[in-house]
Formats: sequence, C-alpha cells, structure tokens
Amino acid sequence: MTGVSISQFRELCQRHGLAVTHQRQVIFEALTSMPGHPSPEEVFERVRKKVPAISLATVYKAIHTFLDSGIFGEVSVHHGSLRVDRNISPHHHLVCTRCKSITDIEESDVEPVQLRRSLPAGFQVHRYAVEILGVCPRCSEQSQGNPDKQHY
Amino acid sequence: MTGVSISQFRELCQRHGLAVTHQRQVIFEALTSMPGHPSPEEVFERVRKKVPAISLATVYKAIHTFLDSGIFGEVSVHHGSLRVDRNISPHHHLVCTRCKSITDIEESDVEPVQLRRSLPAGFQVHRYAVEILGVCPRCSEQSQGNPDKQHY
DNA sequence: TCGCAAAGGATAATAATTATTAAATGCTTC
DNA sequence: GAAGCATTTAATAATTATTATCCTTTGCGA
Repeated sequence: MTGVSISQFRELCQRHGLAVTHQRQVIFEALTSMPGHPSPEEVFERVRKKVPAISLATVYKAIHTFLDSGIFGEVSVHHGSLRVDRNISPHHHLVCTRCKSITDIEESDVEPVQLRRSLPAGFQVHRYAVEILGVCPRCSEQSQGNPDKQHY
Repeated sequence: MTGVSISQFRELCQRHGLAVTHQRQVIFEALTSMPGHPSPEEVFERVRKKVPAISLATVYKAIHTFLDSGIFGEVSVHHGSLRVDRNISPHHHLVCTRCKSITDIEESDVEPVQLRRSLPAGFQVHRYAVEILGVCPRCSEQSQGNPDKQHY
C-alpha cells in the first residue's frame, strides 16, 4: 500500500540530515500515498486522521523541509502571487529557480515541441509552453551554496 | 512612452464588451508600461500615483477582467497554493486551463526540447519543463462557453 | 542518560485574494 | 442631452494561504 517502510524513511532522513520524527513520517506517508499534486491543506486533512493533534504549521514546515532537501518537488516555480504577462503572443519562459525571476523567450527561439506518444483521448491542446529552468548569471556567480529546490 | 492611446484602449474595450472607465485605462497603461511580469501589488503602487483614491480590489478586478478577456495572460497556470510533486524524476505537465487540473506526462513522451538560439550568457540550464496547455476531455464536453484565459 | 539544538503545537500575524454592498459612473434609448 | 438601468468603484469585511512567534517537547550525539 504505502510503499515506504519506516526504515526506508529513516535512511532517507539520515541521508539528508533530517531528524526522524513521527509527524514527519506520517506527512511523508500521506504525500507518497496521495494521488495527483496535493496541497498542504489536503495533506493536513489526511494527516490529522492519524495524528489528530498535529498542527497545520507543522505540515507546512515538514513540506518545506522535504522540498529544500529535494525529497519532493514543487509543481509550480512561480506560485505565490498572480503575475500578469503582457506578452500575448506565444512565448516561453526562462526561469531562475534561485531568485524566481522570469524572462520571456521568443517562441521561435525554441524548436517546436513534438510528442512521441498521443495524449489522453479528448485533450485539446492549445499551446505548448516551455519553461527553461536553471540558474541565472547573477545567482550563479554569488553563492555556490545549496542546490536549489527541484521544480516540476 | 505609453504606446496605447485612449482611442485604442476604447476600441479594445468595445471589442471585448467592456465598459471604458478611467481606472481601467490607468491600470491598462500601467500594465503595458511596466517591465517584466508585474504583480497586482506592483500595479496598485504605480496606479495610485495617478489615482490616489483607487482601491487594490479594483486593481484585482480589472486585472481579472483583462485576463478573462484574453487582453493579457497569466504567467503561471497553477498559482494560488503550493502543490507538492511527488514525482522526482523529470517529467512534463498536461494542464487544463479551465479546471486547472494537472496531469503528469513522462519525459520520454515528448521529444527533447531544442534551442534555436543561445540563451543569455551565463544562464545554467538544469532542465526543460514542458507545459501542455489546453482543455481536458471533461471540460471540453461541458460548456462550449467562453474561451478560457490565456496562460503564458 | 544528559543537554541542546531542532521540531512540534497553539495561535497570532501577515500576505494574497475574494466577496459584499452602497454610491458613483458609463452607456443606451428616447 | 436627460433618464434610467447596468456596470463599475471604493470601502470595507471576509477568506484563504502562509509564515512567525513563543513556549514545550523530542531526537540524537556526546
């Protein structure tokens, strides 16, 4: 069912230098067993069934810990606040995962995306948006520090 | 400077069935004159210099009106709340712009992205994430209604 | 086992966004 | 150009999402 035993989780934590706590384990199990792309709120709802006393803040903290360690990824690089894109014509984005800056790239600068397999039947594609994820010059010259979070 | 005259804005509004108001025009001008991908807060700060009495809620509503009409786009399809991606291995996303659902697509299902021109010097690419934007089967069968917002 | 740094719990604070509602304004019709 | 209705604004209030605070508890190495 769950797929990850306590000893595996223990090992995972040790590898990333994290303390093994009961709530972290429960949160981890919830995350791995939930379909799709769960939100902190959803995780909290599920986790509190096992640990009724748990706090939402704990869930947030644990999730951020996992993200920082690269154990999980974050769906959207640019969440947090609505951003308006004045550029109506199709284009792509160059995204710095450190400073979160977004630069437009012309659509013609990238070869058209091609599928190898057909998509789920009935899905109408409007356009392809390519996000080029990496580290911008400014960020990479400072701080050879921690690897950035992974974004998916 | 601004680039968009009042008559052009007027025409734009009429084409989309929007009333022409002073605040909308100021917000529109602010949006078109700001570099990058402005947030509602930033727009508000700029706009209030011209119309001190304006409300942040008005800015939000005007922006949404513009987004709904497709006059502008939205940088991120999935903003609003943090979503955890349990899938650590590189992959792409199938995104429905109506219901905002996100489905994972294996990286191998898409031909590797290729650049036609070189990126800004010094940008270290980590990975390419392809967002396939469109309308999922469920959403497209219901509602032949309004075209969805445009996402960039 | 002891001690301390790290983590958790409760809750307040802040940020981001949306809803409500009354007053003001745009727009159509005459 | 005025009258009247629909839309928009402004001013909150309310929600939602997230983070900080502060004190207690716990994990884990010495």
